[in-house]
Amino acid sequence: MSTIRDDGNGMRSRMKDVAKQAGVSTATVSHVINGTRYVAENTKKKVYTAMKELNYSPNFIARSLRSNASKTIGLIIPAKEMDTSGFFFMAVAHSIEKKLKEVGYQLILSNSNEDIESEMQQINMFKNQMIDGLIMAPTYGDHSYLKEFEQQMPIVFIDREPMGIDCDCVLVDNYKGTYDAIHLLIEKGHKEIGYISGPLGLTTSNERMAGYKEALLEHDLPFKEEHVVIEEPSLEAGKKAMAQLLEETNCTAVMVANNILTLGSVVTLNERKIKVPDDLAMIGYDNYEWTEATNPPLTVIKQPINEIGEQAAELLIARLEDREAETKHISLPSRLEERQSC
Amino acid sequence: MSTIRDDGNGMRSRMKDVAKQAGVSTATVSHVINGTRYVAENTKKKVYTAMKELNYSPNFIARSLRSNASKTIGLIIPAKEMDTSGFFFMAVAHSIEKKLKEVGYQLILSNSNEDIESEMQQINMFKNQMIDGLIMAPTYGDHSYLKEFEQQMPIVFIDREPMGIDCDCVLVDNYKGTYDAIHLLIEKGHKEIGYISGPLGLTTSNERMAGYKEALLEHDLPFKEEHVVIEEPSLEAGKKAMAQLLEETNCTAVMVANNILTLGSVVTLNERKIKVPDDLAMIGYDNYEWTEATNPPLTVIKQPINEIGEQAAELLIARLEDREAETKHISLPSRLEERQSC
DNA sequence: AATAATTATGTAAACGTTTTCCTTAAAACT
DNA sequence: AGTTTTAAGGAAAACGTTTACATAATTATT
Repeated sequence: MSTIRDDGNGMRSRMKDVAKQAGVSTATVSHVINGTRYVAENTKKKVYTAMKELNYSPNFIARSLRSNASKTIGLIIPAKEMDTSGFFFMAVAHSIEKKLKEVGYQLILSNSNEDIESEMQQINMFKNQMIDGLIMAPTYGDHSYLKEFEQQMPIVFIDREPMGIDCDCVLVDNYKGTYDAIHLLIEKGHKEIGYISGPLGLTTSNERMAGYKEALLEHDLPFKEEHVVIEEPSLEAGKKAMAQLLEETNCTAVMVANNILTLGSVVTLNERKIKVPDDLAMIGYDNYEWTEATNPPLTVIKQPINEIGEQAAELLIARLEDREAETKHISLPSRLEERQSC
Repeated sequence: MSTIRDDGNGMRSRMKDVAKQAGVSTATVSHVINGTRYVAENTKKKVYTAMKELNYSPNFIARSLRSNASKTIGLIIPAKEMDTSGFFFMAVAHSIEKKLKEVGYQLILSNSNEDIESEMQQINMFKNQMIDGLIMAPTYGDHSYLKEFEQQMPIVFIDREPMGIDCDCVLVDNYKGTYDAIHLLIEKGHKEIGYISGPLGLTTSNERMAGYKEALLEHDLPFKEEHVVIEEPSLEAGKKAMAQLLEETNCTAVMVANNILTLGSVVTLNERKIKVPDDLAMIGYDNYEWTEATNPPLTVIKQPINEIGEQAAELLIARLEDREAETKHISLPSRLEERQSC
C-alpha cells in the first residue's frame, strides 16, 4: 500500500513501481496493459489495483522508442494565410483528427505555406521517427524527392496529385465537378460562360479547367481565351476578376473555380448591384455555410471535405498494416449544390 | 567511407554509426549536435561529414526519452462541428503552429467536441509525457480536475477563462467588444436594440452579454428580456432567432454575438428582403472574409485571432522556461470593423 | 513413475539518445 | 623536474518501455 512514487508532487510512477507494488515483473505488467500474452485473472487484478494505487499511466515516449511506433501521424497542409482556402484544409485536418482518434492515433499538424522548401524542411523533421505515417497535400512542384522518405513510412496524398511519385491518395473528381456545373449552365441556355480560376499548375485547378473546356466542347460551344481569367486566390483578386469579366465580355454566366475567388466575385456583384441570376448567372466553389447567406444563395460545387479526411486516415492506417498492398487512388465525387444563383 | 547502415533501403543510421565512422564516441557526436560542450573544430568537422555520409538524423523519440522533453505541445480545441465557429479555433490552431515552429516545437492537435468528458480523456492521453505543455480552450464546466495535471506540465488557456483553476491565459476583451458595438448603435440613435447570443455559461458569452447590458445602462436605456434571444450556435438557430426578433419586437437594431448566428441572421434578413441598415441595423461577430461579401457588407466585432495563437504559444514557451513565474492573464482587445450594416 | 506438454511468469537485453563521471595529454605553474 | 591546471573526449549508466528467451510449476501422456 506504500506509494513509492507519485507523491502528489508530480513525480510520476513507472512500470517498475507498479510491478513491485503488485509483486510481479515488469514483463507481466506490460503484458497486462497490452494484452500481449495470457496473464492469470488473479494476477491481472493485482496489476490493475497497483496501477490505480500508483496512478500509473505508461510513458508514451518510452513505448514508442522500444516498439518503434509512435501512434502519431503527421499532416502537412498548404495554408498560406488563414483565409477561406486555408479553411478547406483546416476542415480536412479536423476530420482526419477525428478519424485517427477513433483508432488511437494522434495528429501532428504542420504547414507548408504552399511552399515546397518549407515542405521539405518539415519532412526532414518528420524523418526522425516521430511519426508513423504522413498525410499531406503536396504543393506545386516535383515530389520525387519523397521517394526515399516513402520507404521509411507510408504517405497518403490528399486533394492534389503529386508530381513524380506514385502513392496512395484521395482526391476529388474536380473534372466532373466543373463539367457538371458548366453543363447545367448550358442547359439553362447560357452560351457565353466565363471562368475564373486560381493559378494553374496544381492538379485541382488543371482538372477543373479541363472540365470547363470539355463541357463547352461537347455542347459545340467555342472556348474563348478572353472568357477565362486566372488570378491568385484572394478576395481582391476575385473582385478584380469578376469586374474584368463584366467589363470586357458579354458573358451571361460565370463559373468561379475557387472559393475565395467566389467570395471576391460576389463582392463585385454586390457593389455593382448586378441581379443574380437574371443579369448574370453564377456558380461558385465549395459549400461553406456563408454561400447560403448571400443574396441570392449561391449554387456551388460541394467538395466532400469530411470524406477526404476520413478516407485519407483510413487509407493510411490500412497502409500501416500492409506496406506491400497496391497503391490506391481514391477519387471522391463532388456534388452540385443547387441554390438560386443560376 | 563505408556506409554501414543507410543502405538506401530504409535502414536508418544511428548515432553509434556516425561515431564509428567519425572515429569518436557517441558522447562527442551528441555534443556536436547539441552544442552542449566544447568540441575541437577538427573533430566537429569529422562528425559533420560522417553525418552527411550516413545521412544521419537524430531520433526524436530517443532524445525525448532521455532528455525528458518532446519539444511538442498539445492543443485542445472545442470544435463541435466544422462550422464557422469551429473555424475560429482552427484559425487559432494555425497561428499557434506557426509560432511554435519558429521556436522548434511541434503541435499535436486534438478536439474536445465541446464536451468535458472527451476533454478529460484527451488530457489523460497527454499525461504520458507525450507533450511538454498544453494549450486549450476549456469547455463549459469545472476545471479544477486539471490542478494535478498542471503540476506536471504548464497549461495556457485560450479564449475562455476556465472555472476552478488559475493558470496563464490569453483571452479577448469580450465585454468591451459588445459594449463598443452597442454604444455605436445607440449613438446612431437606436433605442430598441435586440441581442442574439449563444448559450450562456461560457465566459465569452457571459462577458459579451455583460457588455450589452452595461452599454444600455450607461445610456439610460432599459434592458428588456424580450429583446434577448439565446440559441445554440447553428445556422438554423440564427435564422430562427432573427425571425423571432423581427416578429415579436420593435427592434431597430440587432447585435449578434456569435459568428454562426450572425450568418443565420443574415439569411433571414435576405429571405425577408429586410433593408439593412435602413429597416434594421445590425452588427455581427467575427471578421471572417464572408462578412465583407454580404449585401451590405457587415459591421462586425473583430477578434484578434492570430494574436491569440501567437501570444498563447509565447506564453507557453516562456512558462516552460520558468515554471515559477507569476501566472499571466492576457486580455486582447477586439475591434469594431465598421462597414455598412449599421 | 517417468517424461512430455502446457501454463504462467520472470530475467535481462534492446531501442537510440543524453549525461555523469572519468581519463588522457598537453600546457602552465612552482 | 615535479605538480597542478586546462583541454579534449571517452565509457557506461540512465531514460521507461517491449520482447526474446528462459524457467518453474502444474497437468497430461505414456
